[in-house]
Amino acid sequence: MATRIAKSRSKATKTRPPEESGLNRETIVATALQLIDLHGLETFSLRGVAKSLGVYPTAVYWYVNSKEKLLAEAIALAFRPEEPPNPTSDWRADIRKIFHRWREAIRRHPNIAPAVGTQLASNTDVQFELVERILNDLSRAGFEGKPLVGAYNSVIASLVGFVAQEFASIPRDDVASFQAVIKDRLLTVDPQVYPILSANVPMLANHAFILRWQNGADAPLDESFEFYIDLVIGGLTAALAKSRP
Amino acid sequence: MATRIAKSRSKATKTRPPEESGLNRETIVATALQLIDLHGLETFSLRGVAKSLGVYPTAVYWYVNSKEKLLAEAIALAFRPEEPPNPTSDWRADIRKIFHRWREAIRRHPNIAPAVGTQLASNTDVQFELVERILNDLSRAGFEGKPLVGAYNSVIASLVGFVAQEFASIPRDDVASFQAVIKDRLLTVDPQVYPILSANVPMLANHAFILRWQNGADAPLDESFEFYIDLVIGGLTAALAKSRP
DNA sequence: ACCTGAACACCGTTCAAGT
DNA sequence: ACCTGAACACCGTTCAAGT
Repeated sequence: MATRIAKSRSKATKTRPPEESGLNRETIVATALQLIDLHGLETFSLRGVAKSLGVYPTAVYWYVNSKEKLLAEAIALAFRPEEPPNPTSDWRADIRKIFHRWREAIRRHPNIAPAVGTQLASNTDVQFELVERILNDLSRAGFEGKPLVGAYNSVIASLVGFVAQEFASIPRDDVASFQAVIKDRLLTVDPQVYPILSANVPMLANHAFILRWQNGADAPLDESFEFYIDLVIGGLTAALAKSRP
Repeated sequence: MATRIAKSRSKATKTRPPEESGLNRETIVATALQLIDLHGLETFSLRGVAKSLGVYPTAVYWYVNSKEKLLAEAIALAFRPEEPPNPTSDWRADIRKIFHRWREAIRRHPNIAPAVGTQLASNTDVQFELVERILNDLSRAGFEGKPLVGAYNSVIASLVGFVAQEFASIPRDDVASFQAVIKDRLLTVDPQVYPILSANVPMLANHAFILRWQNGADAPLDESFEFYIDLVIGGLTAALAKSRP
């Protein structure tokens, strides 16, 4: 009975910082993101994270439920510093800024691109700030009701679509042969069968989707991205004109 | 010296059909796509393909270089039946049709969605037909030079972006808890902090990206997809007006 | 040419055990 | 509460060997 009191450690545990071992959720997620940045998504593993922290693989499981969840949190971390900009009086400029900031976030962690938007799991960790800002911009533009839903989904889809593809992962091992195949296909395009493509090969080669051998990390598509933002905003403007004539 | 002539088997091998064992590249790729359709990308494995064909894993390597390449070919196969439509007199209608056909192709194989566009490897197997058709539509619209590149990249990005997200994979194991988390977050949205989101929750819930708990296989975003196509075409029209005033 | 068979260096995850 | 440790059922890929 007397030993029981000794066992109690109510106040001592409360005040004691829980950082003794150095292992915690934040450092695990941060390490995960670092490893993805260094070696890519394909070789990313929970065991690798554990090894890099000098700990048993199973220790990680005390903090995170699964590899999938850990990846989702790493993605969320990559977007964390990217606070959505405050609304101004110009909804078009605000939308434009969201596109640029999004791209900059992925530019800093290009290897996560293939997982962004294609894993619903990461939705759980998305802050509602971005959602509210986009809805705010669109309702200031004049969207409400069902058109607001359509406009919102279009903006999110556009936001994710371009950049995810721009930074799509390149085949790791046989980079040279991959590049050779693409280049060769472009050089031997039959002008009879593909007249417009063949006439524009010099302009399109390595600067257009499907027709390039490097991704956005090595060959960014800056000009096309600007064209794309203009297109989205122009499309929203046209949709507005249609809904309120 | 005499045995050398006996070794020669020029004509015999030429006429003999190579289908004896039943194993070949096409059936391997077809099996891969079937397995992805059945069980998803996450559990897709080269060993699984071999097992399902009743053959050693290493036998597959005689026909295909790697798992990555096999996946790329399976994706290409999924789009094969989808011949791009012939150009009509209306470039807008033609672009619209390309969007619809693309979505139908993914609808038939929704599990490939996360890999489409995010793996440059699959570019190697893309037929140039689609590229030429889009370039054709856009130049008939009036695009040429750099704007043609911007318009082309915008169309490809838009094409892939929406549908890839619409059919993004849902967490397999804890579906129930995933849905519960999303629903709970939506129900407890603070109207002070997220006024527009909270006012539109009934309309957005499960019908908008980030705010849904099912993907396109269970909850298709048909209306938003139509809005999206209109937006892209409206944006292209606006870009045209700007480039030739 | 085409496949078997063994082997290597990994995985994610579960479960029991220590402290 | 937090981590070790062993174990299970897998992976992709290489390399040698059979026929």
